[in-house]
Amino acid sequence: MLIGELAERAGTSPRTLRYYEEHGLIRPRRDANGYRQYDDGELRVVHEIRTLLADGFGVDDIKPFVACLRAGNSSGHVCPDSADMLRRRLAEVDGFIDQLTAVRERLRTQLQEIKCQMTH
Amino acid sequence: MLIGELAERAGTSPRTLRYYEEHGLIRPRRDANGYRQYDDGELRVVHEIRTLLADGFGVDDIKPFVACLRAGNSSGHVCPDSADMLRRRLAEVDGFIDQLTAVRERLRTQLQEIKCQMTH
DNA sequence: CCTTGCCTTGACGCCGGTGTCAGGGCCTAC
DNA sequence: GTAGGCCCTGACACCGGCGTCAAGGCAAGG
Repeated sequence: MLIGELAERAGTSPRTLRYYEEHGLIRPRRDANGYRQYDDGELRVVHEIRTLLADGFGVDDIKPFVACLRAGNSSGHVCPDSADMLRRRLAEVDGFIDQLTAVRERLRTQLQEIKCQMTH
Repeated sequence: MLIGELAERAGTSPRTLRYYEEHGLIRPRRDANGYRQYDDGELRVVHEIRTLLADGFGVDDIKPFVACLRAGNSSGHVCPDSADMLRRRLAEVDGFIDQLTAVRERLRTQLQEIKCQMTH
């Protein structure tokens, strides 16, 4: 499978797949003409990568998950390294939610103040 | 008051104040030698700007608040334009919280799956 | 006069995942 | 032969609130 086909099947672009490769997440073989050649299993890997990115991980955080998948595990998050990353990211997300919640409270308070001023 | 003094009193840097000016949020007078000259009221304005930035507004969203303050209002968010911005940002923040909450649920679920696998 | 310390403008760097353009090769169909 | 569609590498653009460096002016004190 060439890069264009994998990109389309994964719902992304060749540029993106080359970027993942550049960061050590994929290692396709090369045809005699230099074209990247992917086998079907890589589709699964790309999906895993995209899911993790959507969950806010950085490309460099994702390596353990890919390694875990390649090691033959049914999912990429069952290995210790992956679990560590999951816990770290969970803590980070909790922090962000707390911050945003505080912001939300401030905004609601300010809007409430406006309403009060209008009635007086 | 020169830029260095205002910066220190506001807990920020001259570079930052010049950046705000560049985006139309502050308009200091100029001394004969070209130095920016601020009067005491600007400290209040800068504090307002920094609070709004901390709440996630962009510099270009902040103009209405500053205009509202300069118009003589006791706070920058009582004017209609400011209130609109507050409502927009509140909706945006709600959206972000929803997204992050969804991410958190996925992470927790995955961590839970790992625990289950370990006991079996 | 010279140093020190403030001020001035202008411009590049950061971060990260991707779009996009440039310049060029391979392969197939006509 | 040539047109079109895929592939290659390399590199700049984006966004946004600054940090930071460069190169230079002004003022005051020794």
